[in-house]
Amino acid sequence: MKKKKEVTIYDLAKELNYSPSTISRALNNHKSIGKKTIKKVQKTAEEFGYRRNALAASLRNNTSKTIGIMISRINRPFIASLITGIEKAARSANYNVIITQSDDKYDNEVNNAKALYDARIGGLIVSLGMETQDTSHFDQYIKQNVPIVFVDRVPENFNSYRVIIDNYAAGYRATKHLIEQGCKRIAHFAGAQHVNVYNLRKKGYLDALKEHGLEVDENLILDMKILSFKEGRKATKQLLKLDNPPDGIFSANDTAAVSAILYAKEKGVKIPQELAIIGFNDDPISRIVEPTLSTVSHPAQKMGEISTRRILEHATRDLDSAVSEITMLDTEIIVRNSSNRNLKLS
Amino acid sequence: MKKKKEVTIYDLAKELNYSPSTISRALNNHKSIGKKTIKKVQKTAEEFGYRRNALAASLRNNTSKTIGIMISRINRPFIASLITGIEKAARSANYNVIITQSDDKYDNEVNNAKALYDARIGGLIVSLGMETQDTSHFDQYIKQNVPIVFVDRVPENFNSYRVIIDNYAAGYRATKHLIEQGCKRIAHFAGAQHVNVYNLRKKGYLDALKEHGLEVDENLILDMKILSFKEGRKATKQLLKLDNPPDGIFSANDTAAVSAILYAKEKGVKIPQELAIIGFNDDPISRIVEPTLSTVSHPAQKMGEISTRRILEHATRDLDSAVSEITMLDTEIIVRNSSNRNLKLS
DNA sequence: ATATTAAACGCAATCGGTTGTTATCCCAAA
DNA sequence: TTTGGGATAACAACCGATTGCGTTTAATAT
Repeated sequence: MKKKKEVTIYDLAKELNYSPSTISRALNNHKSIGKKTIKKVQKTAEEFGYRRNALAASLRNNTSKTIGIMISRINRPFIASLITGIEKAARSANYNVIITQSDDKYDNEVNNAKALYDARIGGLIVSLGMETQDTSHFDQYIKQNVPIVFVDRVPENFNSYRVIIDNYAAGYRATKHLIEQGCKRIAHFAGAQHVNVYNLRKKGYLDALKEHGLEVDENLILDMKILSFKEGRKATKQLLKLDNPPDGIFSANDTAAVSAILYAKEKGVKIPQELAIIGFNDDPISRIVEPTLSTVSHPAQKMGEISTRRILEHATRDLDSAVSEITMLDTEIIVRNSSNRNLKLS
Repeated sequence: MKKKKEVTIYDLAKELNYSPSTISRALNNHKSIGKKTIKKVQKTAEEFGYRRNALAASLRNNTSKTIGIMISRINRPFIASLITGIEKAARSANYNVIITQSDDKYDNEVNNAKALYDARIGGLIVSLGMETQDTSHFDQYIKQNVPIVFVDRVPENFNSYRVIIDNYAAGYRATKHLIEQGCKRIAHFAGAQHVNVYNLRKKGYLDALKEHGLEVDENLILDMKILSFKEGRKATKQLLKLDNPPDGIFSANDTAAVSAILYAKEKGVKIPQELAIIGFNDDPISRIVEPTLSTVSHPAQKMGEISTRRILEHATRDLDSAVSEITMLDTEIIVRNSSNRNLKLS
């Protein structure tokens, strides 16, 4: 149970006959330290295998080189990519990353916000949970000037950084794509409408219909609380039972879109000839389901990188966290077999 | 840029006319502090909104209530569940979790081990990357008595906690299941053989064949470095080209199994009648592919919980980290359509 | 009433960097 | 020769909780 002691700046100070403060500044390339001194100190530090004790620094500065992440669930392809992007950018700046999951429960989100705050994180990246309407649990961060970046699912009325995709345009273009394939009655699997991303996708869908002279049929618009496999099946069933069923579906996520494909196939509906389908997210499954699913792809990893960059910048620039800056990224329509009616059958 | 000061034990001490040490002990329910004092202190702490500064405590103790996780990639269903299990157990014990990904690169793994060590994590949970053969980057943890739990992909010769599944039995039973379905020539998609889980699954496969009097044909055993979609296709192609193709495949993961299903279907091979397939992991995709994929399910989340528990226990028991304790969990064969020849066709 | 002892709490050092302020030294300008 | 100033580096306080050891008080034993 003996612990080998770590090398500290005091050890280096003794070795080199400098004071600890000089060592500290030298290691941080402080301008008030001579060039040769800096070189000498850093060389010795290397030789001694010195490792900066981040805890001590964090305690003193009351902030740490750690980025907190709050997401609903880790096991979604989009989130996984997002995290990968964050992690890469963070690690290359010598930041750590703490991930918390809310499981889309508001209470968990509040608790996680507290826990991360207590960990003195240097910045927070958040994709809101489904239940979240009130965002006051983030107020303390603003007070302490800890930067917050909201990603994807962002709040309406909170002053902070935002990194989002153009959901309206994506919804519009996805719908337009179906129209171009000849669809006349296009259904929409809409997510919870208080969540901005779903709300905007629906708006894009509606405007695309209108601008192309297609009737908006409320029976074809299904507001679903959860865009799950189960709900997707239910919704598809409901649609196919209509006297006048749709000939296209734009689903606000891939999971529900896939369930639509599977259910329609079970019922002998030809895809895409009788029913063209497009999803959202470009989950891996969209390449595996048959027919392969057309979809809209997020630049998820890039969003993670950008979010991290915002936080790092904030730290350097010494800004006030009241800044509000929106970064909007483009999406891409990926046409696969589930919506491509011009395809030669193989 | 003004920062509101946090309440510290010094504030409480002043308020209650106690010394900081008494406050500290009272908050930690130390036995040498009077009952009423403890109550009084904790009540005031509550009122004042006191929040323990974990950094200060960590600095003093040279260890933090943080669990480090090292995995290859977050975007795998098994890993995601594992993490969820870890996170839940950790959070309920007031621990934080730091996740690092190696992307199956050895160098990344070494760096992550260093970074987590610098963060003074209180325990480490590791699922080894594919490349990892040498494990000396974990030695420093042992020296400092920081508990390490290896999960799933564990090293052979490293003294520590292990939480694993019975890969041998799983491989045996999966193969036996195919035999029971009438398969005579069963192929195996084997993963990299220096990784224990793949090695054991293969052993189980081999023994099942032998014990049921089936010939082992080396042409049917494909050692694949990566059990990816692409490699799976390639392997299936190779198998179907044989003069004497297999009538069953046991794949060491679901990804490759799914690719086999898709490729075989393309080639008009009837599943499961002409080719029965079983995978490994029970990834969500196994329910979606058609026919649905039989597979072996891990208790992933439970493994995460148990791993965390090992670390927490270690902290309480004040054990030496030289302890080696193996927890082996059972798996479950899940029979779906890809291998069920007794199924009535719908 | 005195000695013994356990319970309850305080003192002060400690963990390892960071930083405002002060001190020293050297060189150039007056 | 003296003074001003820039360049370097040292001093010491500080971040907030923890803990070994010592002291006080009160209760129990003799």
